[in-house]
Amino acid sequence: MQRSAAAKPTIKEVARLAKVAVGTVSNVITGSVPVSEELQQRVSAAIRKLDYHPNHIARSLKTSKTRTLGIIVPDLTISFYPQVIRGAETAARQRKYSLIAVNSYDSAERQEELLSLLRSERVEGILLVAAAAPAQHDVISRIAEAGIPMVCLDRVPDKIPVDSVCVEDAAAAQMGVEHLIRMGNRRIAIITGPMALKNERERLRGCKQALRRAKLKLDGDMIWHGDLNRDRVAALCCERLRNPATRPDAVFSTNGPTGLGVLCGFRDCGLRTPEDIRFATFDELVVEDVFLPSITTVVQPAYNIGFRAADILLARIEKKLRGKPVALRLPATLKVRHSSQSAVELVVDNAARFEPAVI
Amino acid sequence: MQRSAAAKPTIKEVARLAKVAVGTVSNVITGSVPVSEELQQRVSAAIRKLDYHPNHIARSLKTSKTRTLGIIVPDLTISFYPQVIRGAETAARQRKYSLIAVNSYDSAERQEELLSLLRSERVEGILLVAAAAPAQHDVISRIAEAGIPMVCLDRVPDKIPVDSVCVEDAAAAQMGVEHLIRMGNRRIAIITGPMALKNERERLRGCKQALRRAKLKLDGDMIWHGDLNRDRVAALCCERLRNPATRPDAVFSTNGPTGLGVLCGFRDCGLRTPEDIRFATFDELVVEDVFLPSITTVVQPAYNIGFRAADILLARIEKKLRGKPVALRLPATLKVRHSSQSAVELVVDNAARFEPAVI
DNA sequence: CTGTTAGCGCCTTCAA
DNA sequence: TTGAAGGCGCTAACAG
Repeated sequence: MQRSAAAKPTIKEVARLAKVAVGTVSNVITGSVPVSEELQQRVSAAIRKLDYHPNHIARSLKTSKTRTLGIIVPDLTISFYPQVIRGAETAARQRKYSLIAVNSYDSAERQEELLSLLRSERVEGILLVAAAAPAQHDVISRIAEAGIPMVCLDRVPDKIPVDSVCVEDAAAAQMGVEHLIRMGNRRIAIITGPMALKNERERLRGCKQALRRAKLKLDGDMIWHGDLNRDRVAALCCERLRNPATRPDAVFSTNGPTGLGVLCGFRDCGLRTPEDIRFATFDELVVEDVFLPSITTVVQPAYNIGFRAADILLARIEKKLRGKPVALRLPATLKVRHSSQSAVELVVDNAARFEPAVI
Repeated sequence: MQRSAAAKPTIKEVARLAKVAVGTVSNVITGSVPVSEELQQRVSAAIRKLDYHPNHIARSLKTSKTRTLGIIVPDLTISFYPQVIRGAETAARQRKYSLIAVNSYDSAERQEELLSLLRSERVEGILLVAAAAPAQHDVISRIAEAGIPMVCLDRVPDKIPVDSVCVEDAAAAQMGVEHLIRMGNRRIAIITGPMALKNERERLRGCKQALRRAKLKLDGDMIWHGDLNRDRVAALCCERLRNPATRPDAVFSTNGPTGLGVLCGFRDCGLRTPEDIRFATFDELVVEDVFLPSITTVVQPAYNIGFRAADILLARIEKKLRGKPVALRLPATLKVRHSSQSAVELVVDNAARFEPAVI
């Protein structure tokens, strides 16, 4: 065991120990060329004895294949993304690819570095959740020009011909707002994330559609443009909610981080939901230090978004899919919980407190 | 632009375009050997024009350095781990290393595959959160024998001489239980995760210590051995909590996933916390479909665990740290919220509902 | 079926 | 300061 210590054994040493040629060892490992039972045994034994691990670096250099996919997400600590990654990883593993995940922290600069890194690592395809920052058209299209397959997910850039997978933003948001309307709310405020993101614009469109259909008037004062920062969103809400006379019946948030900010805002100005104000949001929330009644949410199929995106990417890589960009849109689900219900129900119905109806 | 399309440009093409030797291009890129201003310009221009990205594969093969670290965690969707990863990634980036993260899903088999994969990828060091499965001594010690630096975090294996970073398990758990005692609870049930994990055993030890100090009797019936599966834990709780005569005043859970199971258990048997039963848990929770009062938790310094672990790993890699394994233990923090308070306070004090005291 | 050999793209001597 | 050449470990093609 001592000899195998520091210096990693190479295929040559395995060959020497097994008393075969390096080619044979390679054949055993890759399985691409049949090898006699006898030699296979000898080779396997040598591999085990030396604790040999084939050098993927060298293999990749030779084959110019890395069997690796890259995924760039804004922030791993936003609970939506780990699920996406899990989906993508599963799809990749099924085809014996591995996945390397990195965070852009929504910085365009960092995103560019990461893209460059992934290209240097020679990943065979890239899954990208674009950073919420402007000016990425050329960065993205350069990837395509370099012949590296890419699929954009969740946040799909505008006007760039690229494969994409995301939720049906408009329909999902519409569903959320329609639910609030159905619960009897009339003055509904919409709070969005950065309008630079196309999906935020789509979601807002869906919200407006719901209001229009219900013949509620589209009051400009009831559309609040927030961002993804909890504290800023909380402050914004506080300010808008201060005056009881103009206060909305309900608030709908078009994404999770913003939604969390809204809840903080409610807390900060002493409003309870659903008693004082109803609430629903896009995305499940991670809540670690906010007191919460259960929150009605529009749930994205996060795992599937990741899985399907990786699936498309792999199909491109393996040339099983050719031609025009595909734009896959997956439906969302509405989980009705307490924040959107009337207060009376909540107080009376203790069972429902724990087992809210789900549509 | 067309020529740079499919086939990735190599250093040779850059050299040709810049009319210099390949060595010069390499010198410009690595910066290890000074190059005249004039040639630097020409080279940079060529790199930009060709959209050239140095091939890390080839570089690694040549230098036998990958500047890459690997981290194996049980499950990225457990909110504790993304924070750990973030910490580790930050430390790595500071030294210009990159980090590749993979999930073992607590399977010993998968963990072994991943370890093998990382070795094949020639990562220069490994951060390991050991899978909650037995028989890994040899797997782990083989890494050390191969001369690959490794740091175990969070779940530190028993009796293996390896660098490790985790929270002060016993002290942290003790703090949690002492808090419950201070809040006036006398019959306190402890529910643990798999006892195969050393940190679970340590936490249990801390809990017992707290009970002993308070001269509360250590009732075997009040120590429940659960696991990390929400449904099984919920079922276990339901069973133990059914009989009001033997029901504890409070429950302390030694980890997050188990804690979430306990909350489901409360829900399933119609118990409210803190009104009917007090509760506190190790770890912040991700709660997506459970109604929740805010939960008192023992918070681990997740980011720092990752950061410090990577720091130690890098020091080993760069030989700045030698000798015996270091065992770093970081203190936890107690976040007092509602689940551990008396019901009276909760109802009366509406402000505290939103801004609980924090010790 | 087995053994031999030529590079994959890059970095690092070393000589000029 | 610059250029030329060798080889990192592996696989794929080919010859035996």
